[in-house]
Amino acid sequence: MKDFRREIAVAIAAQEKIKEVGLDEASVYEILEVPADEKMGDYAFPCFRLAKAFKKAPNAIAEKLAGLITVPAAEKVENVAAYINFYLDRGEVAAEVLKTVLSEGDGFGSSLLGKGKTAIVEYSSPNIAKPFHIGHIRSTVIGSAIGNIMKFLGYDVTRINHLGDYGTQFGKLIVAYRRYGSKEEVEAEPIKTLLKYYVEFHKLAEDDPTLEVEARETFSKLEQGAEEEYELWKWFREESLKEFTVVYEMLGIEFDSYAGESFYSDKMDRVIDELEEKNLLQESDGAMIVDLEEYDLGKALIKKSDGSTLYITRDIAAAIYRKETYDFYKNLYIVASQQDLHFKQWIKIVELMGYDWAADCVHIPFGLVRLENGAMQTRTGNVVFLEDVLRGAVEKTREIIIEKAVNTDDVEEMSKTVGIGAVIFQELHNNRIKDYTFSWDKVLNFEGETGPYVQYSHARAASLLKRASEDGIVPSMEGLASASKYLTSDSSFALVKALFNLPETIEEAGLKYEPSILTRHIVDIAQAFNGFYHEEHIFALDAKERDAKLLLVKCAKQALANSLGLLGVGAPERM
RNA sequence: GCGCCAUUAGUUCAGAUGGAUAGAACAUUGGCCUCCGAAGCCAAAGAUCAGGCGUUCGAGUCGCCUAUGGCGUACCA
Repeated sequence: MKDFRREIAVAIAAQEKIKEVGLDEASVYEILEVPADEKMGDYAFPCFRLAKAFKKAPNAIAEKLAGLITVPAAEKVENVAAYINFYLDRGEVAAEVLKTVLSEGDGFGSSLLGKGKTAIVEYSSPNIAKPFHIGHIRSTVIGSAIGNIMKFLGYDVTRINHLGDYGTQFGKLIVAYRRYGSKEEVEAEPIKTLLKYYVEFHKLAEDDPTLEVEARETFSKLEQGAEEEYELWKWFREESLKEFTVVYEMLGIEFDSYAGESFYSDKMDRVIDELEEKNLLQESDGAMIVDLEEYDLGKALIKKSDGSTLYITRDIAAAIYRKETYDFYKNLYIVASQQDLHFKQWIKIVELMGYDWAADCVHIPFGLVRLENGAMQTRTGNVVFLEDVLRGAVEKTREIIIEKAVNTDDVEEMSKTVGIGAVIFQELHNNRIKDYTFSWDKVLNFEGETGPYVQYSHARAASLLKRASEDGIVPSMEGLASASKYLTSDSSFALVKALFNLPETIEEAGLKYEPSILTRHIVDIAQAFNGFYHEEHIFALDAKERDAKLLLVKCAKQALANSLGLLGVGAPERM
């Protein structure tokens, strides 16, 4: 897409006065901003910082310069107070957008930014043997979206589900299973049953502290490769994974690797040896630690006094393994903000080990999900299961479809697309760092800035195009420049600009690892589209005007479909 | 105690590298389906940007202090 901002920067930088002050094109480009109010134009050049160099008031400078600058793509250059405002030629921008979107199609918004670079995205990473609750949706959906966006930006993306499939908890499960477990029960409802064992274990352990000791010993055996323990562990893992797969399929989430914590069990000694070699390891109360006090990061526990390892050791081993296996450019971890310290600690340790790629390991934190009656706690039953939320949203959608008598031959499919899309969209709508309180009312609200709203806009665009094709109308791409003169009204131009801004928005969302930036822009596009739709009569009498508008509709549909796809939300043709 | 994060309309949130009258959505109120989909559109009302001090020509945005809430603070993950 043509860079109009660049064109303006070039024109400004060409001014003798600007050169004299030492401003080059690049810095002018940076100074240029988008006015808060679109009535002020499309780009603005504030003159405040020129005041000193010119020894004149900013207003006077702006007034003087505005008269001198001409930009080919701008139909108006105007001075208001200390600003020079540039108004782009609407027809030209429209032509540019139509041309780009129509020719790039499904690739519209993509780039080659990450070409040749590998990005690892670790997300979801649930604990085996515990149910997926609404809190788990965050890492899963945010991570998946970041993966999609990075891929679209040209990165070679590897998605890893770092399963929590190791640790003392498995010692507990094995102990519990041996005491009162049954094979049939586990096979029938793996997660529910394993959770029950886990809860019961904790109840019993309150009266009998030796159970905890037994559990730790059992895990220690597992870690050392005891066959019986290993078989049980493997079975628990497989059964749990089967159930997770159900949720992943509902969400349309995929992974390239399920190498969880256990995968690194045989790579731990090497880490510990290396830490020792590099004189980073110290003994403390019978345990092995790395002292990070001088970096205000406390002490990192590497090995427990009983000799078993902790997840920090596994994370270090995993990072080294990934560097060697994938030679990543970025190694991203979509993990709750609660683990800030943990990440700071191990990344610091990797740095101290002398690996300069430590800086490429990035923790991407997100806030936690609370329930209206307090924190979520699986053990006490104060929990909302993800699967229930997804099914609830699908059910609600089904009711709406029936109520509205939507014309469809597959109510089930449509309910899934819209219902699950609503949940995902809502999850990606806010800044990831914010904590939020789960509310049924909110996820089941399909009006306003929601997934269904955007999907509805997409379906509406689809239906316009369907009608056109049924009427035998094939809008031609020829004469775009002249056709685009029909796309200069306020509402048309607002839509054109929203589409124009999509590629850079995707890039920003990718560079900041913040899908919500894209989500919000999708809403902007949908709002602009709906405004355009209501303001303009698409099937105009004039064939050229009609065709130009239909092409814009097609572009809007394409942009919505592409960007919804990045979020992992479906774009239905009808709803 | 110490550290990290958050605090913007009744509610949930946006606010790009500091810049021109702080934006949406939900909820509320009032309009719009004998023209293309009302899961839509238009409009009204609603904000001392937690409080204070400071830096700056200019602060919701940067710095310091205070308050409130959350998270973390070695043998869980």
